[in-house]
Amino acid sequence: MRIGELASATGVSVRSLRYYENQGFLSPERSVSGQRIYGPESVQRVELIQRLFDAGLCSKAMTDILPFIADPRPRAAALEARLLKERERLSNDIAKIERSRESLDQLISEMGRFST
Amino acid sequence: MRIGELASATGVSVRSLRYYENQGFLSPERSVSGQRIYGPESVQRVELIQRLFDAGLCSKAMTDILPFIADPRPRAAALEARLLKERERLSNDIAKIERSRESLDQLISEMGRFST
DNA sequence: GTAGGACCTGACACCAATGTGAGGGGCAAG
DNA sequence: CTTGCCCCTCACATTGGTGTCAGGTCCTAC
Repeated sequence: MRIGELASATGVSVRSLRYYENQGFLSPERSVSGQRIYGPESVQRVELIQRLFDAGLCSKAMTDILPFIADPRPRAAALEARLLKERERLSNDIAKIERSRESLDQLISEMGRFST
Repeated sequence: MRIGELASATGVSVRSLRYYENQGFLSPERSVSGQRIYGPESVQRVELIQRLFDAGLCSKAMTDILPFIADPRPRAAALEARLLKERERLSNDIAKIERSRESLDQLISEMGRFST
């Protein structure tokens, strides 16, 4: 499978597939002329990558996490810990925006008293 | 008051004060030699700008909003509408991250079934 | 007048994933 | 062999507030 076919099979842009390779998430074979050749398992792989992006992980986090996935069981605890750390980051992000929203509510309630 | 003094009075960096001017949030006088000269009301002004940043507004939004603040009353309704729009944006941001967190929870609960 | 600190402008760095374009090679069907 | 589409690499743009240089100028105290 060449890159365009994988792109349409997964809905991910060709550009992004090349980026994933650059980040080390995919390692396709190359044809003699240098074209990327992907096996059928790459579809699942790309879908997993997409799920991780949807889950709010950045490339850097995925670099940590992807090697653990599909490894034998002993790593499961470390993997879960890493994912929980990401979960905590998301919760912190939410809390931060909630604080911003409270600040904004305060400003709205003060309206009419500005004089600067 | 020169820029360094305003910076220490407000806790905002000199770099940021110059940026605020560039964005049109502040319009200090200039001395003959070109140095920025701020009046004492600038302290309040900078504090308001900081409050808006804390409230999660971006410079672009503040460009819309600042001219209304300190204007006579008739604009109050438009100003409030604008701030409520920003509030909605924050709520949307929160919802988006919450969805990411749910995706992550789903992934965590699936752990052990990965094979790619 | 000189030292040293405060100030000036302009510009690059950061973070992250993706879009986009240039310039060129590969491949299959007619 | 040509046409046309797919692929290749390299590289710049995007977003935004701030940090941080570099290379100069200004101001104040001595």
